Amino acid sequence: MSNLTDKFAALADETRLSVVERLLDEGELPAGALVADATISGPAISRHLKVLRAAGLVHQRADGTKRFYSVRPEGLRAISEWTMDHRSFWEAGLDRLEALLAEEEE
Amino acid sequence: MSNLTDKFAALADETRLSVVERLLDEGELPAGALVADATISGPAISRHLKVLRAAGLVHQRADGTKRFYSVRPEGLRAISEWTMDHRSFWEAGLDRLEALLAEEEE
DNA sequence: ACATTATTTAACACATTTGTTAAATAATGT
DNA sequence: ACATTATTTAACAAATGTGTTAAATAATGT
Repeated sequence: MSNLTDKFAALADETRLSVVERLLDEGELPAGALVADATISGPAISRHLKVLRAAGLVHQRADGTKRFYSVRPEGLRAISEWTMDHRSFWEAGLDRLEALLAEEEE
Repeated sequence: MSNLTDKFAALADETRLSVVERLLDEGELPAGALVADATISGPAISRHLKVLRAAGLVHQRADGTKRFYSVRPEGLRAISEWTMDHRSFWEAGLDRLEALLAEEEE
């Protein structure tokens, strides 16, 4: 499904990271909606979406002439899993992570 | 401390990701040890280390003529926190993450 | 069939990244 | 002071990435 460095590379661009975050916040959106709010051209956004898709971070769904994009959970999970593999290193104790978990379990 | 896209960019290169993973596995290492196992030149590795440092992912410590590198927990944590901020999206239930936690709590 | 709307692909310019080798810097030992 | 060891900086070529505008493709409505 494309490798981890491809995913990091995809998120290494401010425009692409913004697109992903917007799709996470607002859910599925057509390319046009992303172009509308961007400062760069349609073709530029289109190519950024292609990079995100190649990295396995977003999914494309066609409906009429529109192309709806959404974040692929597996894509984000791959990154999360990498950090989790090394969690014992960056997390001194389990307290912090457990606190995060507890927060959302309410 | 440099932003998130810089960290993603730093990890978007296979050589740099390998360096980080090696430092995670083996702990602090001098630049020379990383050069020894690399297929590319010393200067190339040196510049990769500079990128990782600028991204806040590794720390450099001087001892004599040697420069020891190690992973900065805060650097990895920044990435982990980004995925955690969107955890509810990529993680259908909490089962999977809890399983991961349980694994290491033994 | 033709026009419209939505999006992508092509062609190109410019900037950034990544590798190389040679030279510079820095600390240590003789 | 000088040589040695460890690493970085400089200069440059080749590859990659990002933006632009113009043209191509695709689905839908008239």
